[in-house]
Amino acid sequence: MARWTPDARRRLAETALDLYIEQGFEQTTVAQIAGQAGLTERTFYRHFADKREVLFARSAVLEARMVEAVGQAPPGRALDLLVAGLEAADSFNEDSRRWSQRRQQVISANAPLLERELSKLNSLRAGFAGALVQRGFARGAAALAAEVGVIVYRQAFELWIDSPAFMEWKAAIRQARAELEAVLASSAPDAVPSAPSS
Amino acid sequence: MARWTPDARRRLAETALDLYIEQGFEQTTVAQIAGQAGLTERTFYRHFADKREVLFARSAVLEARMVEAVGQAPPGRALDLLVAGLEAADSFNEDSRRWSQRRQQVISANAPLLERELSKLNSLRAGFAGALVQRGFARGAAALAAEVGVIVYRQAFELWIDSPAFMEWKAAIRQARAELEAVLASSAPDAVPSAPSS
Amino acid sequence: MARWTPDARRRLAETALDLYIEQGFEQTTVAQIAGQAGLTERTFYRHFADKREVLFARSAVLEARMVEAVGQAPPGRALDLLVAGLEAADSFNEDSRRWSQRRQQVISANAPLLERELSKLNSLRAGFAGALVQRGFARGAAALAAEVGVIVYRQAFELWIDSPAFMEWKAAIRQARAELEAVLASSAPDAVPSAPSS
Amino acid sequence: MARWTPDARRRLAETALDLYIEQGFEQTTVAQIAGQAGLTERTFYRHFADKREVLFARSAVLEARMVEAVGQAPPGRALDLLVAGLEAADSFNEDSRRWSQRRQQVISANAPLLERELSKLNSLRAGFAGALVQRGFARGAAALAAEVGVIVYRQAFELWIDSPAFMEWKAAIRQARAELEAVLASSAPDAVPSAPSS
DNA sequence: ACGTCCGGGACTCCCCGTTAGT
DNA sequence: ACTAACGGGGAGTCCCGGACGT
Repeated sequence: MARWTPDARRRLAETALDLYIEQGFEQTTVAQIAGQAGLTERTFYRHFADKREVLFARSAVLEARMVEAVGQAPPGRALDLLVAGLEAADSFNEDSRRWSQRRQQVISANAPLLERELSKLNSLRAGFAGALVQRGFARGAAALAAEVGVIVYRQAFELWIDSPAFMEWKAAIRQARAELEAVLASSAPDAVPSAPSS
Repeated sequence: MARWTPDARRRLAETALDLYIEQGFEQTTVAQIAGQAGLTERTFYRHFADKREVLFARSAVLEARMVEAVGQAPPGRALDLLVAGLEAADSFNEDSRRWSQRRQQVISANAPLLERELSKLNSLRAGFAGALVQRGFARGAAALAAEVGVIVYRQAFELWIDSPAFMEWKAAIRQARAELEAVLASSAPDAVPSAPSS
Repeated sequence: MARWTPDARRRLAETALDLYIEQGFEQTTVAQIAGQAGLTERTFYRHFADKREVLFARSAVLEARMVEAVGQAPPGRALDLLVAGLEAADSFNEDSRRWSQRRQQVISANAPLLERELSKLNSLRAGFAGALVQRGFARGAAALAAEVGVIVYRQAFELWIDSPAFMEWKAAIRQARAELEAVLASSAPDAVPSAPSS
Repeated sequence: MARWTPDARRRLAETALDLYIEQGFEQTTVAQIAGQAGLTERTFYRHFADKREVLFARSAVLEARMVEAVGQAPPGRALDLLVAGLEAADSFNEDSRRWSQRRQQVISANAPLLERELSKLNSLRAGFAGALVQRGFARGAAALAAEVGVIVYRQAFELWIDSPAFMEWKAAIRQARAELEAVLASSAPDAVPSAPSS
């Protein structure tokens, strides 16, 4: 028999998300999270670097996996390698989708969390760029492609989360890429762009 | 005669930057900054929302100006409007360039400051997208164009800061845009992309 | 033409009460109150000593009036003088009743406000005691009678606030006094006091 | 061997009282108290909720003990139960008496501390009332008796503190009760109450 | 009577260190 | 390896008041 239930980490993450949704991120104290999870504040910080990271620890794992996959993708154009990388993030089932929805809801509503999310995406971007350079692409082209890759990721994730029925992760990526290319192709505005409607 | 020298705000910003460079961002306390500027901690927070914002307050003004300029640019393609907006940020002289260099040096070295910078760029992106929608562009196209516009801004700023001789802001924008288009045109990797080295 | 609308004080008090009810006393900042009243934080403090006092300034006036009335009441027993004093507080109409109800609701829900209310009642008690001493009562008897007088006041106020239909202030006092005397008369417990029902 | 001397709490309380007496309550900062006790401000707030509570933490313990004792007193009239409760507060020796004297001296001289004391007495009153209801008394009678019980407590405490020689706590209670009953019996004023001397 | 600028302290919270126990 | 208990130090928000100008 264990003295402590061993999934302290998971309990903390779930309690945190619950509380962030219930009463807002800023109004929730670490002491509250820990208390409600039956742990001590100090323990929270042993598992998570800070109050925000509790919502992002999962994504750090995903990022590593994606960057790794870019390095091992079959040869092709930069964006093809990146898409291969994005597909490697497919650990998504219906449960994780629900969790992601709730998580996204909280993040969107709180500036400090948004900052952290942008930071994570930036880290992903840097990872992609580095991987492409490893694969022989010029630094400049790699950087740009990485930017595009992240945009595809963001768009795919949004599609996957918002779609009414459950969606395959690969399908989401395909659709995101298609949308992006469509927009890039048509550079002309839809409407007459001269009249600013105040 | 005033009781206080009136440029408390500027003094705080300069002192902060000095200290951040001298001893690092995290090692510098707000009390130190205020003390060295001849003010109190309380006053620092009256001028800046937090310890990071002291480096970004200027950019909030720039952002507003750029977004405004996009709204009033002559008709054209989305990217043309955005470039017109970017050009409106031209309050750059040699002094502000030196300040920006030192500022960028500090930001690059500190995760919390990087986060804040990304957040500001994201805000600029949102502002651009909104302005384009006002000008009659479809939401999706506007969003994408805004992403591109921010990339141009970032690249132009980097060029402007790093160029050995002083560079006109408009020239920096032109060059950034040209580089971006060049990369977008050539989607093929420079080198043989098949051999993952390492 | 006046430069400022002259009822700043009233506006502050009403805005404060509104906000205290809407979002809680502690969550309301003085800056908010002042801003919403179209004034400055500094101005708030020119009218009210602190954030709590805005709910109690009225009662200070009442207290003075009641103590004064005790000093000028016709001869009689201590409690008779006090009741005469209490009756002098009759500036109560239906409007002030509604205000009092809302006010009481906020006070009951916030420890710092409860403290202030107790303090005000204590001040009334001291005032009563002093007035009775002036009228020739021994210090000990005066102190005790003052305690009783305050209890009657509290009870009468509660009756007046809670009664479904509007109630005359004097009637509330009469009833409060009657209730108190009834309880004082029957010193025996209603039920068998030996069985602690856990 | 411990890293810290373990009685941080006591040291803080004593230092605080010393400083409050020496230089006044308002003039004393928490930083001072902590510093003089060899601790930091942060630690002060770990032990005491606020700057006032450092003088009242002891009484919270007493209150709990007294209320508890009322619940377990032998059957009798309401006031008898309460007196049994009051007697349970007897942890009083000459040392604690001196401490109480100094403490009372500070409290009496400072409005914020007086407020807090009234609040504590009010809490005791509520506790007594609740305990009496548990014991089978009607709510109204219980509330009134509780008021009387608190008056006895206050009076007893005053006697105990002010008496030139050390006094048994139980004796103080007896005397307080006797005084109160004497006053209640004689409702007539000592002197001719008709002449208001202004 | 009000606005503006600023000082200073109370208080909460984040995040991190150490020690001892299990 | 994980926990609890105690403490440090800084960020940040708010209350309140002082000085000066209109």
